[in-house]
Amino acid sequence: MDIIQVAKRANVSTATVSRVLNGFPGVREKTLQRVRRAIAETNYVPNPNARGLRAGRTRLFGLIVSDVNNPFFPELIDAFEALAAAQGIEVIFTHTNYDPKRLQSCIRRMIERSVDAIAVMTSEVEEDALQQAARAGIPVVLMNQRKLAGKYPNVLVEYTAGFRESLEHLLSLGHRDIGFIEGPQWINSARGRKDAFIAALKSHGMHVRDEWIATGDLRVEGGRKAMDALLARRPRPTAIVATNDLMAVGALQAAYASRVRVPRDLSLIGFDDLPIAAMVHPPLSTIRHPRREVAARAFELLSKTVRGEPVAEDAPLQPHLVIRNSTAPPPGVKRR
Amino acid sequence: MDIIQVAKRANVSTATVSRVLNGFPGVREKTLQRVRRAIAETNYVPNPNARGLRAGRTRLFGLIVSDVNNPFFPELIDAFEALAAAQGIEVIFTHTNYDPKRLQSCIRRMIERSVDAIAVMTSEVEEDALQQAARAGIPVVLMNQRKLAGKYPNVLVEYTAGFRESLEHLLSLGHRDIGFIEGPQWINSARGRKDAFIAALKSHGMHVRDEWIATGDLRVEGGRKAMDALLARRPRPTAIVATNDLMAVGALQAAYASRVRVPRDLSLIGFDDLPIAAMVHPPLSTIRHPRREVAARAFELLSKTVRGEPVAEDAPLQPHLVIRNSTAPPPGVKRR
DNA sequence: CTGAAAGCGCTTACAG
DNA sequence: CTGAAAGCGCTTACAG
Repeated sequence: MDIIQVAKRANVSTATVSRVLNGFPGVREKTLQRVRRAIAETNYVPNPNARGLRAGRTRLFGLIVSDVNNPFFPELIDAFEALAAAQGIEVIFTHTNYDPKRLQSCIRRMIERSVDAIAVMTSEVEEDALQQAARAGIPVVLMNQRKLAGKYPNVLVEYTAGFRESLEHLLSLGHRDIGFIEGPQWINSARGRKDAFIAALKSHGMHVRDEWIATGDLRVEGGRKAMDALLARRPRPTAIVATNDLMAVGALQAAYASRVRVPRDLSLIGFDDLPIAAMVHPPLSTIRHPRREVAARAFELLSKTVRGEPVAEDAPLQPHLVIRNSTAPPPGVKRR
Repeated sequence: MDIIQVAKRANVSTATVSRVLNGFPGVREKTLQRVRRAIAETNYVPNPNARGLRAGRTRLFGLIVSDVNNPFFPELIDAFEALAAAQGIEVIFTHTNYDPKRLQSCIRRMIERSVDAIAVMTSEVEEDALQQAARAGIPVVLMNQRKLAGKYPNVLVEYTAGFRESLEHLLSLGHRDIGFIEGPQWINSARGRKDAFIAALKSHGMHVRDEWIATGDLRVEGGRKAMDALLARRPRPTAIVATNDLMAVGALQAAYASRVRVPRDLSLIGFDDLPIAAMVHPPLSTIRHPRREVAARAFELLSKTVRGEPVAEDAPLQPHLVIRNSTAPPPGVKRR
């Protein structure tokens, strides 16, 4: 009965207090003042349950990621959460642990909580799961799901730009023999990244040597094994680009274990720019994934949709190369 | 009006449906069946806002941490969230970014959402902020806040055990000259860890050489600088224990830059067992902070309190040493 | 063991 | 520009 107290104190009806609370136009300045004062004096805070029940909006957004423990996501979560907080929106978040089936139950939980909107920032998405949300009339935004681009709003990241920059950096250092550590090709993002790398290579008229491509599981361990495989090849590449930083870190360890010095004997470039990329030795040159921008766009899009504003399709985001110390001219080539 | 549909379908009143929903005893088996079937057939999901509004309970818990970007927290968040999900409880979480003032507004936001309980898992806590929650009648649990131990329930971690294990490990390798990289002493957890280290040293009849203690900011950069300082000392310690893994990682980089080989020339032990500890080279021996257990205890305690069950004070959790490859006998001592 | 009904605290047509 | 009142979808004494 709290809005009633405020109304009494301000000598208005609860309707008027509600109008002030929600910033509706058409309240006389004097009344406005009075109500505001009453709100302040009583330290009044609207009950979100009552609001949600009545208005159908909860000011609650859902955020679904693949894995909190993957250092890729904290920044994304952080950025999304900060934006929401600034608008008085709370975020509940869950993760699928890379299991597309869990997406289904994550979304169900969010629907049960009647969130206003859901950001599905996982690397893999099953369309079935999204349909629940669609049926419940809850707007959804995805990250980099090209095959669903027509059906659901999507924040796209264009990998090609990043790989092109890496490649040009390596070429300018004098590298010609470039290997690649790919991720499992049934994973969308891994396939997309490999395609982008190969496209970059082709655009420089270079061809891809199959024996200079190794596959890893996208984790440190996989990078280590892939690097071991690559180091066993003869001839060897003089530079290696990895699909993600976690595997680049593993590759670094494998190189160290084989007494191959990075960058003196071998150059190495990662992808993502995880915090760890700057912490290993040597600090890793890597392609920065614009995940804060992804979060910002996702939030913007959802919050516009919820308010009924029109949303325009944005141009894809461009990742860029961050040069640190894991790249150098190939052995035998003088630094110019 | 949805519970009404279910009630109609089952030929009972909404009160009975509600009883079934909430698992209240005293519903005839036959009625129970009918209601359950009606719920299943209609795919009925109770509206959490209506529930919360009426019952005062929201099945929403708050979780406050210092910093999502600090790799210490994701596992804690993950564990807390999983436990909550298993009980149909949702979690909203925020972080203070180490600013005790932000704790105030974090807690306010949670109160506005009328969460049922709040876990304040930050390294620093200001009592003022907690009082809001107390006034609102919302149970709170803290992590390792010894000075507030009497007033608020607290999940304690006993640092001493971990440091004693490190020390004994180093002694058994033959080290006698042991340095320490401390954190800023105005930070509770940093002071607690240093005290614990010194206590462990004393319990072995060893004394503390002031010139073998350096201070860092708890981040990688701080560890790097502290290590540089320590490496300049003559005589030098043969082993160094760092207050946390992030600084240990920095120390490792500084050692590398000075061509001091770890562990051959110098042994190094961290604290926390962050994922990164296993990723650097050499993989870091470190004291594992039982953060999943902390989350589990915090959740247990809150959920019991909310249900009105009595809570017993648990014995402090014990961290343990994880031996990897950053420790070896001091130079000149043969491995036995 | 079950039902009728009040009421949780808001928002929102509707009326003036 | 403002108010009276219905109603969002539940839960919970109270009564039987």
